[in-house]
Amino acid sequence: MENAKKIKALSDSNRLKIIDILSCGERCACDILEYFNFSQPTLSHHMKVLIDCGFVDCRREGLWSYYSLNSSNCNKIILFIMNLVTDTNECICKDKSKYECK
Amino acid sequence: MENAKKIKALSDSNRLKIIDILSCGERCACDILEYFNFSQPTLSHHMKVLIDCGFVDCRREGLWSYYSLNSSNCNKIILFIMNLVTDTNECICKDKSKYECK
DNA sequence: ATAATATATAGATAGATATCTATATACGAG
DNA sequence: CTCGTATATAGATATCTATCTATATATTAT
Repeated sequence: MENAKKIKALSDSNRLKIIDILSCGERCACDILEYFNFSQPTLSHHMKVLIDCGFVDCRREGLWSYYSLNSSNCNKIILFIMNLVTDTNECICKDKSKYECK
Repeated sequence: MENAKKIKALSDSNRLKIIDILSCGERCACDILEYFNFSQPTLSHHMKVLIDCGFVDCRREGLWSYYSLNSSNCNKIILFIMNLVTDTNECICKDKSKYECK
């Protein structure tokens, strides 16, 4: 998935809060829901967004869905942004075929 | 401004490309525009979003607007995300008044 | 002053998304 | 098997946003 789309998953304050909660360890949906005022389907939607981006893993156990952070994938997007704001050889302006760097 | 809103500014692939370009140094609007297929007002819109979030600074010189990365503010949002995905004492679940951490 | 040029603003529109209610699915208990 | 419960999906809607065209603003050159 495109990095911009992954970052979009982080651009919602409720999802940031979910990540904050999961940073301390695995939680089931009903636990997470207690922190919020929105409905259960809305939480389900947000979890799906985070899972699709790879930031969160899900483990089903009976009736319960347990969610946990995928730290490796979280680190990857951080690394992507760090690289982006840094003057590196991978920068688009270093590609002379696209542009003559002034 | 809310961190989620700042991250939203980074959730557009065109704006990521602009940041990539600026990571190598200051550029004027017409230079940046050459990398894209969209119109000049659209670039102006994207620059405004990046400036409002503090990621980009603008310097006017005659007819030209020169844009540059504000590395400090870029680093701050990276630090915010790093902190978010890390199990720290600032985590919401450590606040016993809001929730009993199980 | 007038014309040309770089950038910004205004207003419109199509597509995306966060939320809701209603319903479906899947599992455990009795 | 049936009921209750946890979660997911479907469909609707209001809001947001990326883009466009048209126009305004601001500066330089003649």
